[in-house]
Amino acid sequence: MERTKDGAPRSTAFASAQEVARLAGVSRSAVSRAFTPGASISEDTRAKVEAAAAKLGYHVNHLARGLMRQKTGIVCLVVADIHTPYLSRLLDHLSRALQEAGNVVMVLNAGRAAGNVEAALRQTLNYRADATIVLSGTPYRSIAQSCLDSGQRLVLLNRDDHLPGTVNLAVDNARAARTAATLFLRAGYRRLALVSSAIGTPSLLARRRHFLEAASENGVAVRIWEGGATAYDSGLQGGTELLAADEPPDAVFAVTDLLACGVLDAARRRFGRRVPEEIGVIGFDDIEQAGWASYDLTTFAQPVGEIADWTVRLVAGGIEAGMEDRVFEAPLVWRSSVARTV
Amino acid sequence: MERTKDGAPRSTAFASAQEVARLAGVSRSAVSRAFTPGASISEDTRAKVEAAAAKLGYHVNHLARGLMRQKTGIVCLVVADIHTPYLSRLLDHLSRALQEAGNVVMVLNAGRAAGNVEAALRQTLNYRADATIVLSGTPYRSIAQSCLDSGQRLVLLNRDDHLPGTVNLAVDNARAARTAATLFLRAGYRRLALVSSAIGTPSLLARRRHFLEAASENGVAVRIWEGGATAYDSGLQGGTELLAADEPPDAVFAVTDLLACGVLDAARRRFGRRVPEEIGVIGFDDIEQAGWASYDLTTFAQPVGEIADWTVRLVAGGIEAGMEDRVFEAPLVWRSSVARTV
DNA sequence: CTGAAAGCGCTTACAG
DNA sequence: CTGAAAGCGCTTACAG
Repeated sequence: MERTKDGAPRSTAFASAQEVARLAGVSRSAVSRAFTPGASISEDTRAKVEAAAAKLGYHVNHLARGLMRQKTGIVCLVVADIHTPYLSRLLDHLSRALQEAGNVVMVLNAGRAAGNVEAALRQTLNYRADATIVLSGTPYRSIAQSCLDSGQRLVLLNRDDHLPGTVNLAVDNARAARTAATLFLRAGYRRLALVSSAIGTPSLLARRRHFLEAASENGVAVRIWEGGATAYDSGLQGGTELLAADEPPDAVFAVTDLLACGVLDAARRRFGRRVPEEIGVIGFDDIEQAGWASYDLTTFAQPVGEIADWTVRLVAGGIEAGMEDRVFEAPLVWRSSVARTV
Repeated sequence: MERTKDGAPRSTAFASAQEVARLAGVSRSAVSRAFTPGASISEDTRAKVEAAAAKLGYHVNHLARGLMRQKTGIVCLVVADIHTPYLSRLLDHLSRALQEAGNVVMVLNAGRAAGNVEAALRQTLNYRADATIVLSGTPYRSIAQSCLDSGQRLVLLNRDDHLPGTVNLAVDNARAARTAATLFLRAGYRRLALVSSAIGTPSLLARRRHFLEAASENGVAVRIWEGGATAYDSGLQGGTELLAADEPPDAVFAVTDLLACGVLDAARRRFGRRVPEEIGVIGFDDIEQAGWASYDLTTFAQPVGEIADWTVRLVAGGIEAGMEDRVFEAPLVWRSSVARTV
């Protein structure tokens, strides 16, 4: 920070409100008002301020503004596995919606390590975020509690521990999983299987549980394969092992589209199974690849648009205002990986 | 902001350095020093401060800190199409690397509209970001110039206008495109085609130009299909139209993996072509799907890890310090969509 | 509508 | 090593 000999303002690249005021021939307060929607200021002085600001290339310093106002405008998104189709799409919608509502989004990539979450939490606090949204499925109890303690607004996506003061947004996993089972049974499949990862995310667990329940209610047993990450490779391996077994399944519900694509490739490419005639597959998420010709997977769509819109409303309106937890429908997307009911 | 009747400090959820100082029995300055690496402070007072801070749940306010220091710690990532496999992976690496280096990342989703870029620019300036990194391929001249004018550090990814004061990071598109042509020719393919989108990104244009040049140097003409977004659907359509034509190609270089997957599906599913015997396909990016069994696409890998590491170095070290533009190799990833040279 | 003034929460020379 | 003081760039009652 350099300073001229005579004590004149240092030569930053940024103009300050002070300088704008000087040039416009108004007070420092007037400049503030010109950039505060709804502030009482005459058209005349506003025009003068705007002219001076434009000339000087002035940009309100939101750091300083955040110091005085209630809001910093910052919303933190805590997320792992950003590169995943579902999460990156959600991130896309969320960040766009949040921006349109006048917020700025800070992404805290929590990775997989537990320690990173603590770091993310600290940043959230250090930058005085107005709200933080946890997208990941792993239960970040510590981060949740600390944010609440600091009076931050907290939205939890796809989690099942309902911390008081928190808003929980989820998808109707139960309904979808039951639908999957019903679809298989109605179409005549009988040797059901479920493929999941070793990751015990609340969503994944819910899908698993309800699929099993629905099958059991119909007197049908379900083979279960679980392992690895929630990724294509796991699905490929799971599908392969399932089909190599003695009584291979003729229908598998993969708890995620990524897994489903792997299962599909195992079935078709490694075992030459015809889909959906010899084996039916259903996934979850409706990622882009589910619609690709090589897969054409029947699945359930994540309502990312609705989730994003609702989140924005929560962040803007506050959770006290009668807002509550919400469960979104995940509509079935019919494609060709399951035989249709006759 | 509420204030008690007697003028005592307002009841925020956050403790201030002032309060920590009081509880620890030291000066306000001492608290600052305790949280400034390298500051001169005795072990004794540091311990006292830390104890008090822990008791009060104190977190340094980085907004206020940013006001005084040179750095805010904020790095902006301007990006469109976050949901895309390549970009989301780059975002993942970049955000993780930046965080590990002590920065916090602000994502500015620029979408496709031109106006959004202006908004992103303004945010970058409003929050006094230390640096901004432009990931998108669309030429955001305006944003680039304004950031430079405000003394911000600017890193441009995959662009070709070398604004002074800016660092440009790119991938060796020329080499890759030439390699693609060579691979096809050596393997005996003769009716070459190129599939690209209607988006005139510098990278895409470079790949196109050099592929055409290399083919032409070998006396081979190239059919060109261009249209739509840089996405699977365009590849599917392009592949379909190309193969429906009078003299269908027997080898196509798709300027992107997403396009290549579409081409592959058109060839195999719609025309029953055997890959690589009847048609060879090469893509670019090495997105995850390129490795899936249904595609098994030969392609060029984006060095996302290297790009991320280098970007961090630029942001940390400053660009004056002998840092310069850099072109990364995109190594060939051999898979089965092209016949191997005999 | 407008300006002077206090204050947000921090850092950093400046003198001990 | 340590404290008092000035200052970062803004906003917001408070009086006109």
